[in-house]
Amino acid sequence: MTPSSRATRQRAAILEVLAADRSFLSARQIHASLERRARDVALATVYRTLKSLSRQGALDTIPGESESLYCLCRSSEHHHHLVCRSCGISIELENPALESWASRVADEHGFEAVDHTLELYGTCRRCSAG
Amino acid sequence: MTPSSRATRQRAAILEVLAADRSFLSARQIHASLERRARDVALATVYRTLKSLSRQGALDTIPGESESLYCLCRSSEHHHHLVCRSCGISIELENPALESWASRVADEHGFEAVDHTLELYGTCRRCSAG
DNA sequence: CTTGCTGCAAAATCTTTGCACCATA
DNA sequence: TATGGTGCAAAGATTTTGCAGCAAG
Repeated sequence: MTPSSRATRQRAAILEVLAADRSFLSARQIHASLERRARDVALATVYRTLKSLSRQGALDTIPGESESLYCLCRSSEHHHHLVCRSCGISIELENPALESWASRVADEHGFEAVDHTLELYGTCRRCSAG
Repeated sequence: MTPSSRATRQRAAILEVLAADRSFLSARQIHASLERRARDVALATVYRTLKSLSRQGALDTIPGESESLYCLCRSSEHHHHLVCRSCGISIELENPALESWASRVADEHGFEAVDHTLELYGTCRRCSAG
């Protein structure tokens, strides 16, 4: 079963990694980071915990090249990201104009229960330099 | 190797399906549609051809629940979609204000080579009704 | 003819799951 | 102590690839 709330060593370790490096990371990257910190957590547990945290709205998920990427966001409000393709670092963005545009367009076309995804992908200053 | 341009029966059949049903479809759905039309095309060929068409900019790709979804777009210009979660039908959208916002935000944060993804997902009138 | 595409089956990912055991509350 | 989480290994699902044969230019 997918974890839901219990405070375990594994969940704490995963949140520790996500909090330390507020970037979009894959399950494998998180798992590797846990190993480096000498935190033994099975990959399956990483997946289960990420799914649980994601369902609780505690973290944001975006699709990467092939894997999904997860990031612990500062804001719990609806927002978007400017993500570095190279290191995964992310900057949280808001765009109220987009929100109203989206609902207007949805209405115009008779769509219901519309939400949206918006992410910007590029290369951050640090990665451009190095 | 991934196909690039040669005019084969298989490529024509895949484009036929995509042109007939301008929705976001998965590789499996396309493969199933080909079977219904009595067009024998291997699933691997569907994948190879979709990848090739996608690279040529001939079709748009978005990530679905687990599979990727492909749609033959009318417009070859940069645009976004309002997609029905249920049937995959898509409406092409433009939003110039978003484009300028995106490049301004990218500049502000020193990001380079920034592009973006924006899709709206909801339920179309027809699917809401039935 | 030559090169590239296709089919098939096997492999490679990424992610999920069954089950026995362990840890939290 | 009861419930829920974890680890492990196996299964699933999607996508890719090697290779021999076929077809398009």
